Amino acid sequence: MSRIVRVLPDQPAVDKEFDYLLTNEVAKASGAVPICIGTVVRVDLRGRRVRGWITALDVTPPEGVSLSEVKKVSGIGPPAELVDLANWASRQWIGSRVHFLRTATHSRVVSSVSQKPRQNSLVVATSDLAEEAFRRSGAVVRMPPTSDDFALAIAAASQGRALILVPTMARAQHLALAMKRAGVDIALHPRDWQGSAGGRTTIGTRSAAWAPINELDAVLVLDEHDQSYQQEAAPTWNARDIVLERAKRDGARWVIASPAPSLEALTCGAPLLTSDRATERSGWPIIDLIDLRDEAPSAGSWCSQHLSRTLRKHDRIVCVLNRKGRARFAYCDQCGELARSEVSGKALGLEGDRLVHPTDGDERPAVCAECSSTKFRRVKLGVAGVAEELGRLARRPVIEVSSTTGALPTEADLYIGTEAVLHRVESADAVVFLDFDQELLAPRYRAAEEAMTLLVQASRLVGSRDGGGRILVQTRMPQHPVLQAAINADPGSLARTELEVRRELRQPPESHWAIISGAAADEFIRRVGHPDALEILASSENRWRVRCDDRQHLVDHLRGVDRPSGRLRIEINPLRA
DNA sequence: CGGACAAGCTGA
DNA sequence: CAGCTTGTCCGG
Repeated sequence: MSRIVRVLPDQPAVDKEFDYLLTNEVAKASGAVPICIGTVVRVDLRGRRVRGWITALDVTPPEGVSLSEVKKVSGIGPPAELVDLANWASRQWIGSRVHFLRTATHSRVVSSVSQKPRQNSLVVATSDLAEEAFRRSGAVVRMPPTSDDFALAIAAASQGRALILVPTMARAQHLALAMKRAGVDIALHPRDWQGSAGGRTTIGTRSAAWAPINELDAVLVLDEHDQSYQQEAAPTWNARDIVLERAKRDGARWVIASPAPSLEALTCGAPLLTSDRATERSGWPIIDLIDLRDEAPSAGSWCSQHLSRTLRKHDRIVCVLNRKGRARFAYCDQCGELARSEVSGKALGLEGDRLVHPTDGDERPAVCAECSSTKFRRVKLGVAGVAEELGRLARRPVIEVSSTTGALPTEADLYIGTEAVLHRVESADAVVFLDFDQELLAPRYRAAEEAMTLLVQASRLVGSRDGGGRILVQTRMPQHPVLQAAINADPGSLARTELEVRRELRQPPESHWAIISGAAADEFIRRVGHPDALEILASSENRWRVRCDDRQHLVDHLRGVDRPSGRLRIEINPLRA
């Protein structure tokens, strides 16, 4: 006796199901692996042996096709519920189901799952806010940056089968350890995929939104504002949206927590819970705004008086400047002439006493072509240039930190880097943003939220105001809502003004965007036509923006369009657009 | 994706 | 018109 199963091959470009014959022999040879929806198999597809997932059992194949046999039952795959969730996600983000099923499948073959849900022996240490949050069916919780997430995690675990998301693997490991010590049986995703399948409380990052847990009781997303929850490349799915859908389907309680919840979270319809003003305020550090417009220009455009004093006063200081390398432009200090190559006419940068082009190899001594002066100024400094001058001013060594820098020297205490430095250094007496306007004015619709995120990260390095935590922000726009919200420890005020702006400019989440790009984009847009509710804007060569106030309408319409051949990328509400 | 097959191009 | 390239189609 054999059965006919429907299989989705693991080929994103195919994204189509085919029927195969599953013989008794092959099914038996799988051992403990049950034949069910989600089971991983190997099949032949046009002469190639590929992996695939069973998506339906005992189907009636279309007339006139000769079935090939399933060649092997490889292992346990995502539960049927997640196969269905992958269908949902592929509609929501117009992506292939394969993409989501890959995320929902363990990287190694899984041949058995032990179903022994161990009893949690909780050492209950939970706060009022955490308990209150999980009394609701769903809630957004705003807690200041230096507050502890542990109580929330414990509250989630005490609901039963819980799924807890954090932005980074390091935090997942840290939280898992703490919870194990408190007596909670934890599965760290994806390493302990089987543990999740066995019903343990699961902690992981974005991909853990697809952890194989059936019948969830609780979902918790920590630091929901973090951008790492959203996939950058298409399909631009967001782990928050995936787990909220899971909670809805399973009837689980859910909590989204963050010091500065995203506008998406704040507008999802759930109640917002916050601590009282005094408590929230005490969980933020002191933030000093330094108005660069008040500084004498001769003092050097990037270093304020206040900063010079800080460099002397504090021990451990982290400086953030979001520009890499050295600035490319230099101008004559005497006559203001821009340094340019005599050969190509391109702008040259200043490297010591020579003017060089970063890539052409063009180089000459730093002598002005107009007035023969040898004194040049950089137009804007990058990390490398500032590090040099910072060291001179502070009279101590400066460590340049990037995401690729190896182990940090422990004896040093003055760091500079792009925002990556905030991830690499664990604590500091002060964090200095040398040019915060760069963040505030970044040409991205989420620039304000992202700037707020940097202040949250910095707050964690320096600690609360009671402990003397301090952040210095050099800016020319101290009235900016981000900075006002931060100094008042009131992220809600930023959310209100931001939401107004998004509504005005019809940006997400008030309206919804699909960015269509790739060689086939023009043809795709031609096929979209001119439906009423969709607004179509050409953005650049082979790049279009389709806008609609109703997200479901947008994705449903675009999914109905016959996809032309050729490269095509569809991004729904991407982070940068 | 990647093989199959068809339609187009080139050179003797 | 063989031999090759380029493009489109489709998989059970």
